Amino acid sequence: MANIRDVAKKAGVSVATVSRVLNRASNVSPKTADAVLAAMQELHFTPNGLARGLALNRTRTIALLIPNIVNPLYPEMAKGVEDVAHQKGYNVLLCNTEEDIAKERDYLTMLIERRVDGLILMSTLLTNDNLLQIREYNIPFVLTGRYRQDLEADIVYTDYAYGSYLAVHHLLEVGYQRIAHISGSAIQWESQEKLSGFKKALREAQLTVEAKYIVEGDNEIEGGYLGTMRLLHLSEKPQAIFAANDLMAIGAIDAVKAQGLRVPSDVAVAGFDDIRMSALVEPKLTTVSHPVHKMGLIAARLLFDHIDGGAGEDATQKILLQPKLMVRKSCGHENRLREIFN
Amino acid sequence: MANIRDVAKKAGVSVATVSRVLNRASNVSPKTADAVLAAMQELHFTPNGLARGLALNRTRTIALLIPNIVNPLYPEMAKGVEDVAHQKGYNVLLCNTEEDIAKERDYLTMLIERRVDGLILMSTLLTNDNLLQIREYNIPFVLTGRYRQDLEADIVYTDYAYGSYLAVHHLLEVGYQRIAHISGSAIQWESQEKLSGFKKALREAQLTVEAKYIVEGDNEIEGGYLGTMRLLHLSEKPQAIFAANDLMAIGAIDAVKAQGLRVPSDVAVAGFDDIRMSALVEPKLTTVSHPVHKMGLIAARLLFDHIDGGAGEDATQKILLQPKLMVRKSCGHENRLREIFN
DNA sequence: TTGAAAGCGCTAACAG
DNA sequence: CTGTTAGCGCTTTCAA
Repeated sequence: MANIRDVAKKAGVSVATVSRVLNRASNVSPKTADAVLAAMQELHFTPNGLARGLALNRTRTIALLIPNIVNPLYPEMAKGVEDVAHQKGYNVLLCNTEEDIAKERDYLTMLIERRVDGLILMSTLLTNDNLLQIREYNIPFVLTGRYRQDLEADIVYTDYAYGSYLAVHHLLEVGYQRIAHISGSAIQWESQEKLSGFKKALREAQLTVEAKYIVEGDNEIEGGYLGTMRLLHLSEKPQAIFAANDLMAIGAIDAVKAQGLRVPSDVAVAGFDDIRMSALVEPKLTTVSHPVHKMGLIAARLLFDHIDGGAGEDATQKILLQPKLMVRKSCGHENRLREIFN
Repeated sequence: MANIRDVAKKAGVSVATVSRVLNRASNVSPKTADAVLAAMQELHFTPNGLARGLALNRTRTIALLIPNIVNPLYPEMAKGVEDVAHQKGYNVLLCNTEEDIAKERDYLTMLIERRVDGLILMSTLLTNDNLLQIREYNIPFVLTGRYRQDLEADIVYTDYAYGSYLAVHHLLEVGYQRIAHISGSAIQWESQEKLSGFKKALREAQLTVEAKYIVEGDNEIEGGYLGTMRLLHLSEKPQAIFAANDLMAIGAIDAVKAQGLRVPSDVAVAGFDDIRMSALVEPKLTTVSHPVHKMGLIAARLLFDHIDGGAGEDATQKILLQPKLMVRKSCGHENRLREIFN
C-alpha cells in the first residue's frame, strides 16, 4: 500500500509537503498541492490512520458502549450520538456489551488500546472504581442511564423511578389493586429505580408490596413472557402487570394471550420506553416515554465539550430528562371510565 | 499514559524484553517476566494499539457494515459475526450506513485508514468497481445479501426471489387474486430480486402484473404504512399485500387497521425476514424465514479463512441459503381452508 | 535469555 | 513556500 514517501517521490516533493496537503495546511502553493493530489490519486494513496494517530496522539474516534443492540432503544440513542459525532468529523465505534460486565471490560481495554478520544457508556454495569480508572488514561467519558451522585462525571439520565411511579399510579387510578412488576436485570441500576417507583406508588395507595408479584426479567421479550407465565399461575392472579421495559411488556401481552386471556380486560399491561413497536402491538401499549434520541445527542455534546477542552474540568453536569406517560389501550383506561360514568 | 519505555525502566530491562512479555514470547525467564508484569501493573500500562498496529501491519480488527441498525435483522447477523470474531481474538467495528451509499463510502475509507484486517459488507450498495478498489489495499472482504455472479468475491446470500415466490404462491393458493407488493428501496438489489419472485408467481398463475399494485417502500415500518395507505385508496383495493420485509408488513397491518379494515379478512398481509416481532403482532404475520444469525457466522468464517491465509485465492465461495415459508395468521390460511371444506 | 537499534508511516518543529 | 529530521510507541532482527 502506497505511503506518504511514495507520494512525495512521485510528486517530486518532500514528505512534509505531502503531509501538509493531507492536512489542508494553507502554506502550500496551489501548484505543488495539485501535483501532490495527482500523485495521491495515481497511487491510490490512503493515509495510514495508525501512524497518524500515533504522531498526533488523537484518533478522531469516539466509542459508544451499549448494553443490548437488539433493544431498539439503544440504536436510537446511538443515532443521536452519531449525528453529532459525524458533524464534528469524528467516527464512532459501536460496541455491544450484551449486559455482560466482562464483555464491557474487554471492550474498554480494547478501546483504550485503540486510543479513542472519548467514550459514551450507556447503562454501564461498571463500578465507580472501574470508571475512575479510565480517568488515569485521560480519556473523557459521559454516562447515560444511571445517576451517580458520588461520581465526578457527566451523566445524562431519566428519572426512572418517577416514570415507573407514573405508570403504576395510572394503573391504580384506573382501578387495579393487584399489580405485579416484571423487573429488569437485577444488576442494572435502572431496574432498582423502576422497582422503587413501583413500590412508592403502591405504598401511596396504602397497598402492600407483595413479593410474589415481583418477578425478575431479562429486559427481553422472552423474559416478559416467562415472567408473565409465572404470574398467571399464581393462585391469585394479578390484575395488571407493569413491565420494566416495552420489550418485556410485549412479551407479557403475548403470554396473556397464550393463556387464552385478554388484555386489558383480564390482565392489564404497561411498559416503559415507548419504543416504536409499542404502538403497533394489539392492544397498543400504555407506556412511559423518554427522549432517547435526545439523550444520545446531549451525551455526545457533553463529551465533545470535554474533547474540545471547552468544559471546565470541575463542573460536571448531570442532566435529568423527564419521562412522560403515554396512555394507550393496554390498561383499559377507556373501559373503566365508561364504567365510572355509567 | 505510561509506555513501554517507562515499563522497561521500572523493571530494569530493555524495551525488547517488555515487548516479549507483552507478546507472550517463550524466551523470557520467568523471573524477568514477573518483574515486567509487576511494573506494568504499577504503571497501569496499556499498550498502544496504534503503535502496535503500525509495527505489525495487523490490527486484529474486522469491520462490519450494516445498512440499518434499526432493522432487527442486522443486529442478529452482527451477533453471528461477533461470535466467531471474539472467539478468534478479533474485535469488530460496527458501522451503520443507513442505506446511504455516501455514508458507506465514508466508512470504507475510514476503515481502510484504520487498516482493519477484513470487512464484511451486508447488503452493500457499492458497485463491483467500488468493491474491486478495496482489493488494491489487500483487505479481504465478504459480502452478504447480494449475489454477484460477475464478482470474484465470497458471498453469503439468500434466494430472495424464491422466498418471495413462496410467499406470493401461498397467497394465490389461499385464493387471493389481486395481490399487491410493497417493495424495498429500489437501490437495493434484494428489492429487485423480491420483485421478480413476486412477478414470477403471478405470471405462473396467469395473472397480469399491474403497475398500480406495486409501490415502493423504504424498508421501514413507515414505508409499509404509507404504501398500504396508497394501495387502500385505489378504486379496486388489493385483497392481499406482500411486503418486501417484516418491518413494512407490520406497518401495513397497522395501516389496514387504521382504515377500519381487518387482517386478513379484508386484506391479507405477508412479509419477509421472520423477525422476532412478526410472531407478536396481531394477527401473527405469515412471512418468509431465512437463517440470519447463521449468515453472520458463515460470513465471518469465510472472512477468517482469508485473513488466516488458508483460503485458496482463486476459489471464491458463493454460499446460498434457502428461505422457508412461515404460515401464520395474517393471510387467512385457515379461514380459506374452512371455506373450501364446507 | 537479553539488549541495541532500525523501522512501521505520519506530523511538526526548525531551518532555509 | 518547502525540505530535513526527530520523534510517536511498538516489534523484530541481529549480536552478544
